[in-house]
Amino acid sequence: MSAANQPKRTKCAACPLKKIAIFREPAEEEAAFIEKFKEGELTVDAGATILSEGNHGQHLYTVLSGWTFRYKMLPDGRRQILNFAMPGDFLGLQSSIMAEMEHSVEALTDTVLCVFSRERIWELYSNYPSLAFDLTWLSARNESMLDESLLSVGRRAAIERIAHLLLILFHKSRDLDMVKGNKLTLPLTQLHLADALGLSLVHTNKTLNALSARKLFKWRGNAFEMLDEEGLLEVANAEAPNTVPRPLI
Amino acid sequence: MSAANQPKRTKCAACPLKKIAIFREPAEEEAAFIEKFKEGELTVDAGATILSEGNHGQHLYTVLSGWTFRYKMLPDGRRQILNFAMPGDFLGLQSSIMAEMEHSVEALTDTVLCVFSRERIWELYSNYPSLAFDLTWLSARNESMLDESLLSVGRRAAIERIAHLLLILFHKSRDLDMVKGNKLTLPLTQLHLADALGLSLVHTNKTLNALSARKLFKWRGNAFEMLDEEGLLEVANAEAPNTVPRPLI
DNA sequence: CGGGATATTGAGTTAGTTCAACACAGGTGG
DNA sequence: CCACCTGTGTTGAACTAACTCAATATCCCG
Repeated sequence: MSAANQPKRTKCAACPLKKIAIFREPAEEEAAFIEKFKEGELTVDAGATILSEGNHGQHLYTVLSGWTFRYKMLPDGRRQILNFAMPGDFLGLQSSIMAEMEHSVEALTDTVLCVFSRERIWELYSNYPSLAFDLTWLSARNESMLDESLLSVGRRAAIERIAHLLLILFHKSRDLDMVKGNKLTLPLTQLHLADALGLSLVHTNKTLNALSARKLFKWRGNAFEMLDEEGLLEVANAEAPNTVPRPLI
Repeated sequence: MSAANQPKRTKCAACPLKKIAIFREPAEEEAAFIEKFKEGELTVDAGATILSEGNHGQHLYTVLSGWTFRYKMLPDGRRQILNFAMPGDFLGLQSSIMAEMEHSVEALTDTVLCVFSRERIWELYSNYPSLAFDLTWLSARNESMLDESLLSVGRRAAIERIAHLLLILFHKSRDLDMVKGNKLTLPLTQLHLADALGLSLVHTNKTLNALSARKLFKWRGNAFEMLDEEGLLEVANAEAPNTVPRPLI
């Protein structure tokens, strides 16, 4: 990791994530606790490893800005990306709650993380039940996203998987207010897509180009533009474009 | 669902799960709350649907005895089994915490569930932080199992996936004290395996037989016997049987 | 004994893989 | 400013793991 600990900067009261609709406004007392709970900020460069498998993480993180991803590897090097974490997502909850990390986390872009004290998590549970509830809620939501990925990787064809993942990333970005006029910065490589979807790089490339050819989106470098969200959704759900309602029996 | 609500039977103080090493003994006060929190028991027949996607579950369940599985389906009928839930596992936490269920749950065997009040979950968070913590812990543990499945389905070959899943089921059963002398009742069909692993039924059958032929386990009907746990682990991790350490460069 | 669910087997097909070039862009050092 | 290098994207060809289809066998239950 090429980054160093730095003095705390952003006051929680001025957290930029507050502006976003999907986050609830904490009560005053809660906010004060969060402020105390927060130990500082960590800035990491794109490509850096934030957490790694087997480590006993000493900290709990929250993404303040930037993109990261969680992944697991097999001994021979095959990699599976578990999900992409964006601002507001937790990292390392597992190592705080359980014994040790069972996956690694890497930064996709330069990223700023809020660092929280692992020991104090108990204090949170004892004194701030609403925050504790939020933690469980986040955890349940994560689970739900994993369910969705598992369905995709297990049962969707390559073209459906890609369409589906692009939609998820698009929606997530939109919720975070990162989409301007259907355009968005997607700091992913085709290899990342492939590893998230359980596909080979080559086939991901070909399938991606097949989708592009249908004018569902444009994606050059980091610049992604959604052209036909409806159409992409149809591909994701394997619906034929103009399906005649099938006979009832 | 072919079952009906029934008067509460098992006292939490006499919960059969207590005997098992992996469960912690709750404090007296906690136990009393759990007892109040529990609304009753629900008995369902094998094959019955316990929860279904889209429902606003009114309850939260815990498996007291029996096997169940969570799954999702695509519009055209493809099914992905997300995981198998066994005694001690929670069901429907998602619908209590979030708005509605995003997956379904079906009983694999006749199953007894403890039914908990969804409304009281807030009371739990407010007054029993240690129990709230346990809930988050369980949720994090689930997530970790899903990570593992995603890795398997996304990156392991069919034979590795099967070996890996059988090992997981074996270990989980052993932890629950359901294995006697390497033998265990596995109430699964090959179709369940296939749907859990993202494979076709036919290929699952062939691969399973290939594994059997290596004398790693015996599996006829519901009766599973582990013959060579080490060997199965090697297959799961794609290690060649007698690998010569590879040259350092 | 009959019927439904499950398991097995063979044969042909295909979606996705691997291998191997090659193209292109940005970034660095001389 | 050029030459080079590395990471990323693209393409074609050959291959194969896994799929589908279809038939048959086996088991269990009433």
